[in-house]
Amino acid sequence: MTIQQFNQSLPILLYRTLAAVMPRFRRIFLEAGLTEQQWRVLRVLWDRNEVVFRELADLTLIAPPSLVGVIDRLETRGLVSRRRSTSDRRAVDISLTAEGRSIEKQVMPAVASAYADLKQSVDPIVWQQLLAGLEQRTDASRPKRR
Amino acid sequence: MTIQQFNQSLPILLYRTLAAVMPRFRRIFLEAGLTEQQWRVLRVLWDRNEVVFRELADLTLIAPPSLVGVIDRLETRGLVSRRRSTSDRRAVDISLTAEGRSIEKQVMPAVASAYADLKQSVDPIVWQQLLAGLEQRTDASRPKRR
DNA sequence: AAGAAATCATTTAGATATAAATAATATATA
DNA sequence: TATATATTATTTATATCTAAATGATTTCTT
Repeated sequence: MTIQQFNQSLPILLYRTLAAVMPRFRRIFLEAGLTEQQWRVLRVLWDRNEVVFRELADLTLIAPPSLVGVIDRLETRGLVSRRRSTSDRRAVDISLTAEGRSIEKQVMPAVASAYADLKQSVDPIVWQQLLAGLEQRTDASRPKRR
Repeated sequence: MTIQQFNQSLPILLYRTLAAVMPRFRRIFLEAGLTEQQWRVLRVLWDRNEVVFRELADLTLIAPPSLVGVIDRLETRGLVSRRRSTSDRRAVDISLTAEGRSIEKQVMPAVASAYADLKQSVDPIVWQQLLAGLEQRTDASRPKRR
């Protein structure tokens, strides 16, 4: 195996693509005082309003130990709130506060615009193949949850 | 924008693919007492033997501030060594020690086998399109270095 | 129903990521 | 040549990641 093969391995290509794509988004988040992970959490809550901790971890792809801290900081800033689930006393419901909701308008336009630019910079056919390939790859080997 | 769109956005798909693919590799690294980043550094050095710090950061996709720590730990374990460059006294050459080289035989077979399995689990055409799409995406928006 | 096994959020410990700054050195410019 | 600018590795501060463990609950088994 040579360096070329290493550079063209799937993991390295994935990391490289993220490194090429994410900085622009992170700058937008930063201007809103958000981290990338905080944004992912809010992004889900803007659509769902209230989500169980465990599901939030799955949807945001943030592992539970990390998500604890992310939620801590969002809660401290008054953007989300925790509440023990009534049906399952182990579970914790995470919900959006009014202030948390208000941020959407301040961030989403810039993010949507950046995403449109990104999409436009790639040949539509390649884009479709890329997304489809990633989805298939994901479905094939994602660890199932019981 | 709905949750579906979020789940099908390029960044989320990239993260999800990594989350699906990497755990198996990390288990292999862990058994060899290596982290993923330490492996990436060694992976490059096995092929190059000696690399300037800056280039190592580029090749491994590890940002300099993180790479400092990664090298620190590899150096402490006697797997690599630092040396000030003679031509540019700001630069630092990183090179492999005999012990660092000896690890290759203990790790590469398992990694190669895992990678072969991964490749085999995907339709070859999709695989090719995926890699090609990622490469194009990468080249298009990677920040250039002077 | 009682005990075993699983799940949930959390904590811990260590390593890494990100953004910003620094000192030392090198290069470019006037 | 003196000065401004750029680059290099590093440090700092804060946030996150990974792996392993925990106590509290719930579910499964018998």
